[in-house]
Amino acid sequence: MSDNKNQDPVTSDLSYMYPLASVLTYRLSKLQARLNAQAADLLRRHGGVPLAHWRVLLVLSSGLATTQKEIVEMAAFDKGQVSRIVDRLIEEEFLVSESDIDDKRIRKLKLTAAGEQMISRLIPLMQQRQEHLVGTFSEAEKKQLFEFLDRLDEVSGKMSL
Amino acid sequence: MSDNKNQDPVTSDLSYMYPLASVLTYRLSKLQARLNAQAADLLRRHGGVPLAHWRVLLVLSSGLATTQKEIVEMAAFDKGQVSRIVDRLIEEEFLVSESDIDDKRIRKLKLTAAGEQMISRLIPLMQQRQEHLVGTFSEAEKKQLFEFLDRLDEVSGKMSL
DNA sequence: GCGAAAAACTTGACGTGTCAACGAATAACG
DNA sequence: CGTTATTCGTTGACACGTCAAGTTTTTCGC
Repeated sequence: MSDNKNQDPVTSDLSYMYPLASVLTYRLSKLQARLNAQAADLLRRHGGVPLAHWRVLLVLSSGLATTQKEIVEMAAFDKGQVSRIVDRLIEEEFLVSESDIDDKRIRKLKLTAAGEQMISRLIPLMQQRQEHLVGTFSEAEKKQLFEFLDRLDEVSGKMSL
Repeated sequence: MSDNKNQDPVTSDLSYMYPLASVLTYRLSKLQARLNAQAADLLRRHGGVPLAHWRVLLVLSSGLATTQKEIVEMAAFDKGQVSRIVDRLIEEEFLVSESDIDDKRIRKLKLTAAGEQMISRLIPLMQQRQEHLVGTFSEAEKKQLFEFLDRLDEVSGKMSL
């Protein structure tokens, strides 16, 4: 079972029982963990908020969402998590909420000045980071990479074991 | 922050600066979440253990690790997490441990019959899953995909914002 | 040997993510 | 209307993941 040609140090160990493919999830896990750690670290070092909080703030700041439901839809976050994060952000005064006049279930969310300020301070850094990440990829490669991700998304959707 | 040329766009312009779906880290996050959910679901439905527990068992079953330290090295898991997971797996009698004779710090870990059985029952399923995942990728594409991941790994390593 | 450093593991604290049950308010419909 | 269904949000429970400080045991240097 261990007739494996392409040995790279990270994946070779498990791959004898895990044919190549399954190393994919392992690789993705690790990569993602690293990227998240980088982002979280960047945010922390620049006096920011935790990563998940940042993501919520970002969606709000884009103006594409003003309620929790919209955040959940835009970013595919969990509504429970969003609820708790919004609570925290309000405590920390990056956000204010007021209940909608027409629908008392809804919390209308708005960035405070502090919130806006933090966003506009950090956005350039995060963009730089993004650039740095995909900077080594040509346009064609980027396209291909995203196409791969799309395909994996799709396949992972319809799996019925 | 004070004098910016384009100062209001924070609320309106971001959607174009940050098309969420095209941000690589966002895509990876979502993909990874889906893949993990699939795997966890598969394990649960077939009477298995949680995903992280599975990964620990798998490394042990490969014979490439017999101690926590080795698990941590092999799979790049967190040692704290491994410690707790091993505790649970012992409680659930998938593992037994005995302290090393020469070094009392070390827990030598061994799969029980139940542990082995669960592994061998689930491995085929997990392999099927992996096959399904990369099934639509040609060899060349797989190679390319992994090369992309390598590059991202590397770039994410040396980011100094 | 003995004390300091390091190794193997433990534990606490926190953040992230998911799921399901629940409450309150609104919408739908007979 | 008033009952029922749906929607928005909250909460509890749990799994996952990371970091840092703490324990015990071994190893190293003198």
